[in-house]
Amino acid sequence: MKSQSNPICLCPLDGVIDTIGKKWGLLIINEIGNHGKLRYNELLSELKGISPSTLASMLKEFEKEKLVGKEIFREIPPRVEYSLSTRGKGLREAIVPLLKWALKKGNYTVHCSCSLVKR
Amino acid sequence: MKSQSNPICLCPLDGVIDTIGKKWGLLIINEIGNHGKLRYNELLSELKGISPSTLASMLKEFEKEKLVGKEIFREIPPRVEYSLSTRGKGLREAIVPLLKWALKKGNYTVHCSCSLVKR
DNA sequence: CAGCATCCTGTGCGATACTG
DNA sequence: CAGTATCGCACAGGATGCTG
Repeated sequence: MKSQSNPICLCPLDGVIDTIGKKWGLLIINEIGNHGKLRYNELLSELKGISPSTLASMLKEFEKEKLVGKEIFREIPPRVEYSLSTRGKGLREAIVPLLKWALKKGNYTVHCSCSLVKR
Repeated sequence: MKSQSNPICLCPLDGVIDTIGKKWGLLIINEIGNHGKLRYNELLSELKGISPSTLASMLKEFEKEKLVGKEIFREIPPRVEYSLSTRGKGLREAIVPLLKWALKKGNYTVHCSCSLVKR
């Protein structure tokens, strides 16, 4: 059979690439996913190197895309918690195969120093 | 325990994002994969909108990353065929879950006008 | 604390023309 | 045909300072 060249259409990824293709896209999604809930400044320090403006604009975009949810506590000082929507969690799961692929250089499998991919 | 927030490490994607995150990255990989082999100008017309310089630089990068192979026929006029390496094919397969995810907006599944994702 | 406003730089990428 | 060379622009994203 022709498992070789099975046609795949990428148009579903249309707007998605613009979102997750960005430098910090997946990093943010994954960081929130790893923690369940995260506050703005926690993200800022966890993702070493990102600037506040960049983080803010990414979060806003993710909210619009319904990838992350935002819970605002009207306190002093103010508290805001970000978490993944169901859709966001789905995205995070969907990239696992990509990670597994990335770990396979040549015919051997590299091991990451971090805790790593599940399974 | 909780399948909910299983820690995932993204560092395997380190250099990968720079490659596949670009506007035409996955499109090129997938187009070659769909056809098996493709020539430069075929790619150029198939991927409507890409400029020659962009395509050339992407292909060069993919060769360096060992994602695509290049076969040169010393003829007149010259002929060059690009094809996916094993690693390139692996990448193409690895994004299928991402596509399936992208097709699910809310709780219903959208249908793409193109032939679409396999099974 | 959680962000926006502003400025500035790098560069991805398109358009076009030219070469082997 | 298969690219390269050159130009130019739009935009991601870093740095910093300010506000509710």
